[in-house]
Amino acid sequence: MNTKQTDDTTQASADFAGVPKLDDQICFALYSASGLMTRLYRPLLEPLGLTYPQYLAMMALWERAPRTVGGLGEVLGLDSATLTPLLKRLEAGGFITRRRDAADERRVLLELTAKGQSLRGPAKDVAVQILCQFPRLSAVELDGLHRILAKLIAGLRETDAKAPAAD
Amino acid sequence: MNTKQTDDTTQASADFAGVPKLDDQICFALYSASGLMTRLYRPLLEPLGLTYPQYLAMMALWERAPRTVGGLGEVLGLDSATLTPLLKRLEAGGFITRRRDAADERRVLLELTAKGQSLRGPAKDVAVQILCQFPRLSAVELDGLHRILAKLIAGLRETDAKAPAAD
DNA sequence: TCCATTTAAATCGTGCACGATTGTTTAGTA
DNA sequence: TACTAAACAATCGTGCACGATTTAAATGGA
Repeated sequence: MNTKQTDDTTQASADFAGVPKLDDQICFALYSASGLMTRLYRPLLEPLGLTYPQYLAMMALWERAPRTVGGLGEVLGLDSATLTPLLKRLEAGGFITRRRDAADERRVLLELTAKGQSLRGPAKDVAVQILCQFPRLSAVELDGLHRILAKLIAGLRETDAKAPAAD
Repeated sequence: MNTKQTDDTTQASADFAGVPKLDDQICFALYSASGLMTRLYRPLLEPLGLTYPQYLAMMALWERAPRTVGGLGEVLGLDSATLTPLLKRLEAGGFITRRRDAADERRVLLELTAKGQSLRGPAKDVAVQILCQFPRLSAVELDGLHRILAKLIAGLRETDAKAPAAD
């Protein structure tokens, strides 16, 4: 309760009052960067008929198929409540098929259609376009960013896995 | 069509075929990290009656008020279509007030209520809690992450500003 | 064999995000 | 002054995200 003994006398930086804002900045930076990235992809993915999350799902399937809804969710960090409607839209768009696994009727198997397969090429071009439009960060910076993000995500996943299943 | 002259000889890593996936990984990493951060905040913000985007809006108002909807949107990188309903919820929750600017009836001024002000303390504790649960990244890594993200965001904002207003 | 438990996906309700449009108000200009 | 253009917020429709719940199938004992 007495965590705020930095009673407003912290006028050192003039615009934040004793609050450890640095971490918030990082969280907000992640939030902002994520949103801006999605915005960067939007116009490139629109001609393909995909949103960014749909593009992620397709990438996962291009890497490996068939997959179950749960398996895909684990890779993307999303649950069935998010994925089921998204996958139905991909199915409606003719990119994938969804069918119950005969061996285990609880599972739903996701498969690429020919149309879904054919999007691999254009998707490569999208990646190239993104690279072109990418802000001028050096290879070292990009690498460092990627490395630290991986570490951060690993840590966050760990924390996340502990919280829900308290018991 | 012939943009893929990296003709599949990239079997170095065995599981990606000529696609420049590195950048995608970074985009996906940003997407994942952002989502995981939000999840980390959720249980801490819930007792306060705030979501993470609402918390961001409140932070902006704690730093400076009154603000217009547009002004807040510029800071957060969101438009009125997102903010208006969010702000109405904050108003319904008794955290802020919204009123037309008498000097310019187009603007809507956002002000903190006493209740909104009183949340500053608990919000500090949230920031502390986040820091505690934060994955074990060294201060150097956190700093590097923050610095590169800032650079990335600046670049993305620049690109973003150019795209919509073509012509 | 039967039944409780677990697992998998779907569903529901709420909230965020954004492109496009609409309705006002203000500013600019002939 | 009148009339167009710009600025600002709100609204609408679509899609993502998630907690909580529901339904159905598989599993593991007693």
